[in-house]
Amino acid sequence: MATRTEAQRRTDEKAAYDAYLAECPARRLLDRLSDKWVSLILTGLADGPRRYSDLNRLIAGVSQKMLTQTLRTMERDGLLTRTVTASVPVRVDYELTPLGRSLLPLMAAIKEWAETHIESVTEAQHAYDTGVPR
Amino acid sequence: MATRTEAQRRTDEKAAYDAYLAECPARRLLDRLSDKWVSLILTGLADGPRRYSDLNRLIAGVSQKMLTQTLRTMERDGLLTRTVTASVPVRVDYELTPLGRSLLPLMAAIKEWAETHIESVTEAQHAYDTGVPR
DNA sequence: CCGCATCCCGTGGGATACTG
DNA sequence: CAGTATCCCACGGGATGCGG
Repeated sequence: MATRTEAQRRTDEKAAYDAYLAECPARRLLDRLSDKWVSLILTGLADGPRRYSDLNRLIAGVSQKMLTQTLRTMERDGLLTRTVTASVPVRVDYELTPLGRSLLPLMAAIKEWAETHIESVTEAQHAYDTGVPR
Repeated sequence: MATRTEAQRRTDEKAAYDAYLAECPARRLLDRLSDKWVSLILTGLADGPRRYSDLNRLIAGVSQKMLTQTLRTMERDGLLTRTVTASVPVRVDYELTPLGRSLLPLMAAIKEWAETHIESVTEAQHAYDTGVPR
């Protein structure tokens, strides 16, 4: 497996994993990436490590349960690392792994798309709600 | 220094709509885009219009309720159009709008990332579950 | 064939209280 | 500070049946 080129390896993987299939591991991964908080956590860690409470403050509206839960899932998926500093009080830092960092620009692009196209979307909604005449 | 640069304009837009704020319309849009089925529907419509039943077959595991519901939300958001052909039996086609089409490459990139990096993720999970020694 | 309406259950996820 | 542990409700979402 070490002798194949990177391009060949990626082609093989694409053929083997199809997110359209319900049972495919890639579909389950896509579902996890589609989580409400993943994009915000990922982009929040763009500029380097952040403490738990720091993330909690940054991402308004997230409960500590969901923040912890999502961070754990992302850690398990290898997207970020969790570092505990045994001081008083305890300090926990989260930092993107190279894997997580490779996903960052994609998620950041989605987040930015939402921020820059929200006005078009709002207009479309209004047209739809007021019974758009054909 | 009279006219704003592109970078400045984007900064302004970012300031106006911030997905980190819970109440911001951009956050709500991002939440909708993070829906489990949006990326699959969007990429499924990449090559042109598709019929409802066609999408239903393509996207394995989606219930007709969720498919219809998600399609309606995306239609309302202006991401796609719904065209009913009054024949027997009825024919309904969905097609991306220019707005939806502008989002397509971003979502396709996420889907592809999932398909090409699933093996790394699976390895990370295994390492995590077996109590990774450091 | 398309998809709306209804029913209903599982669970996602919030609020609160407690620990190291 | 950074969680874990409970409780509990709302709603996501599946199954079924009907209507255009």
